[in-house]
Amino acid sequence: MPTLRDGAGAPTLEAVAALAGVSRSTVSRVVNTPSIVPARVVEAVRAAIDELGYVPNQAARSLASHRALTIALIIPQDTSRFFADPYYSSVIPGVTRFLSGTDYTLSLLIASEADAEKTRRYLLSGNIDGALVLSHHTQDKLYVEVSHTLPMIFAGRPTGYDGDHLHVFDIDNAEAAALSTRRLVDAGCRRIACVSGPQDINSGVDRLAGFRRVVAEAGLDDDLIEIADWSVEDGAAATGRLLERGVDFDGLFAASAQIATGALEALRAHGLAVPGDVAVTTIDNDHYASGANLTTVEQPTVELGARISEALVGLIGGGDIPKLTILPTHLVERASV
Amino acid sequence: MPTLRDGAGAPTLEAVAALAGVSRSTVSRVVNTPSIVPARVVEAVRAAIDELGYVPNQAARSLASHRALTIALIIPQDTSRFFADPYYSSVIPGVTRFLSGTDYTLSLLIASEADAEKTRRYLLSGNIDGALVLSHHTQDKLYVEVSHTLPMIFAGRPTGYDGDHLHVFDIDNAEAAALSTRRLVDAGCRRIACVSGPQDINSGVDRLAGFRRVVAEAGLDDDLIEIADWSVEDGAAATGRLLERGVDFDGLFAASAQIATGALEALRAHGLAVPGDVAVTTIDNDHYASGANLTTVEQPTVELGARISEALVGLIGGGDIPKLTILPTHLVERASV
DNA sequence: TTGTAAGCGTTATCAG
DNA sequence: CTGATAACGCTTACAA
Repeated sequence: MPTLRDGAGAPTLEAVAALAGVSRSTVSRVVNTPSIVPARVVEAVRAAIDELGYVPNQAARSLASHRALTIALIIPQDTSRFFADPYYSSVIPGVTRFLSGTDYTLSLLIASEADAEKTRRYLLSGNIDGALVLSHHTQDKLYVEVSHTLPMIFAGRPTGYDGDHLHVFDIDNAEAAALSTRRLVDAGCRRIACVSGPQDINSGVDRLAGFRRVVAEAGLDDDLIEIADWSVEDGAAATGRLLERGVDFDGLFAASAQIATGALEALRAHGLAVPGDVAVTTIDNDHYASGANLTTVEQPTVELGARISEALVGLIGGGDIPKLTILPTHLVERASV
Repeated sequence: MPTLRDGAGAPTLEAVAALAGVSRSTVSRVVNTPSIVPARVVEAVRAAIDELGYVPNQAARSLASHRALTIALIIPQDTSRFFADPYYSSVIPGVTRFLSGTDYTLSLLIASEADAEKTRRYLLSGNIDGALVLSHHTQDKLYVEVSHTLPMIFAGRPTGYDGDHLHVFDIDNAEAAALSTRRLVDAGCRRIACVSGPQDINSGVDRLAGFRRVVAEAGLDDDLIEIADWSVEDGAAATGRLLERGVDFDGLFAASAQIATGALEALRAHGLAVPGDVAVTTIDNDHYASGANLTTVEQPTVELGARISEALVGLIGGGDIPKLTILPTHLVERASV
């Protein structure tokens, strides 16, 4: 069942060669490495290409050259959440921005948790030259395994992985949390609570550790901790649990801006003023943070997208890429402290 | 410059054939149409496939079969906006959900406005079997042109296009606006203003027309109209201009939920209560609408994503797809009226 | 600098 | 039902 456009019979390299009066090899050279062909020939061939509207067949190219000129961005099953999350919707533009300056195309791979084998097959089908994995806990094992045979870059250290053969880009989550928490200590908070992220994912664990470290260093208690998934709703719920304990606290570190947004709702619903009664800091400088006017720690998401794609293209080209790259974060002052 | 995994030398169909003691043709049949091969043979071949970890090379397949098993979703240059917009982040999951039940893969094509030729080449490179175009005004001409040679489905009628050879899925924008506006009339509003969407895109034009029609039918004036792009910010600004005119109005139709959200801000900043002083209705049932508790018109975005991808796959398969499909909309009552 | 020819890994046609 | 064998459209040594 041929694709419709075959009806027209797309012009081939052969046709161009005939029209230009050269061999197919020459046309191929003009297309791929014009610099090694005399200018007049390049011109003639290009004229023929334009006249015929010739477009190289990518399948044939891949087959012959072993390069697909495509990289995959692996995204989790639950795409609705994925696209709505500011983190991803900020990393992806970074990726596409970098790629637009290259010959590479981005392919979105929806990883069906139900069918890991389908994902694996796609990754190894030669359809793509490499893959970008944005941290999400499911199936990380599969990717770690595939990374032995396919160039891959991980944004965020895969859950449960502590080897060193992977190429990982990440922020220092513990340090980001420390930065955020320290802001509360510096503001004079003496009783600091925390709504942490999930503990089955590295960023969640590390941020909590960073919080604990700073609180301990300041000689304060760290018993006011609740866990939430990263969402606004759960952030509000977790903060509600914190409030139910009946312990007064004057500072709150929320592990993400969405959690913080939920926390603000809960605090205010409880009649507490921010920052008057409770100072709040968090991590992520996205529209949640700016919308709620939160003092936060910014991670360079767009740059991350650009860096990981650049690294992947480098890796595919046989370049030497550091195993671990830590991107810088910095505090952004707003009005929640 | 070969892809790294070539080092390992991925197992080929040939290798499987040898191991299973059959010909390559038979292996191919087992992979593609197992039903026409005796069960015992299928088993033997599958065993060999598993043993070798064989994965068919997609480039070779495409080349021989003229099918890429990939469809493209064309998205505009400005990806940051794209991913943040609830419309797209809702349509895409619909697309991926449908595709996950098929053998097709989704490829995100970032259309660089700067280089339409690059886009065109990609579309015609044989890399993809068809394309989905989500309405956005730029470059629509290119797509209309390409649609002569490549199966394409348009979500939203392309700007400036009024022929009938395209396959278009859309809602009845005029009717949606009419529905929304009529709710205001029914609520007893006697002076209804409108913050319309851009007039260089069909949905913007049609929604404004729908508004005008209902207002006229009700015998009311339609002189209180301002134009905004679809954003919250511009919605607020346009509403500000409306207020500056000094004319009292008791109803406001905003052409999108984002515009409506901005309108609410402006109205409240002006000391007006919604719905007390001004009743507001809009279109889009996304998180803006629910967040601001807006009475609105819902369009089935997720279903749209599923329907257009289903249609495209059908079209690629030579199926007969209606030229125009209108999806239903309905009013969702909340507290802004 | 250019052309020849041998693949690249499948699918598809056609006998057997 | 199965197996040769010829494409598919391009890249790439290797020659010339």
